[in-house]
Amino acid sequence: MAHWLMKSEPDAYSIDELELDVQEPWDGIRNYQARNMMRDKMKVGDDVFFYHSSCKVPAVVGLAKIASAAYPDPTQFDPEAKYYDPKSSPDNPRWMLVEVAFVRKTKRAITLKELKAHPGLSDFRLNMRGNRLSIFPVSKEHWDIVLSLE
DNA sequence: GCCAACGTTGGC
DNA sequence: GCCAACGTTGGC
Repeated sequence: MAHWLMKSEPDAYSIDELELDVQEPWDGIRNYQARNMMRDKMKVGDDVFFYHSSCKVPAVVGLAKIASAAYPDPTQFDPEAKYYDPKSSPDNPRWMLVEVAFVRKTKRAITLKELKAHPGLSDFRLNMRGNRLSIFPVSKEHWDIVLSLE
């Protein structure tokens, strides 16, 4: 069972919205590395940290699970959609998504500041310079450390 | 709002 | 295939 971190801007989609929706297609990913991980590596039942990015207090705010295999992101075919990709077509889709299910909120927000301060997380991807990938794997070791801060 | 990091695009 | 220009991400 693998572990992941998925970023979302809370203004766009927050952990509270996922709690209400229960399960949601993670659409709008337009990065090949992130797509490949969703398509090739993610399995139903994998654990996910839900992370709020580009906001006042960047932090891990909840837990989720991968709830579907990867399938084509329908927003790429919709000319009205923000994530429309005219170079993609249904017979040859370029972008994939997985569905994500709410598990629980963390007891409190585990802030980026705290994560950066933890000696055991010096090589945690979130703490690395120029980390822009919105989805990445988390080792079991890092997973447990982050949760221990809860 | 600034800026560093990094991905993508397109001309050559 | 190189690389400059440009766009986006995301912390601060």
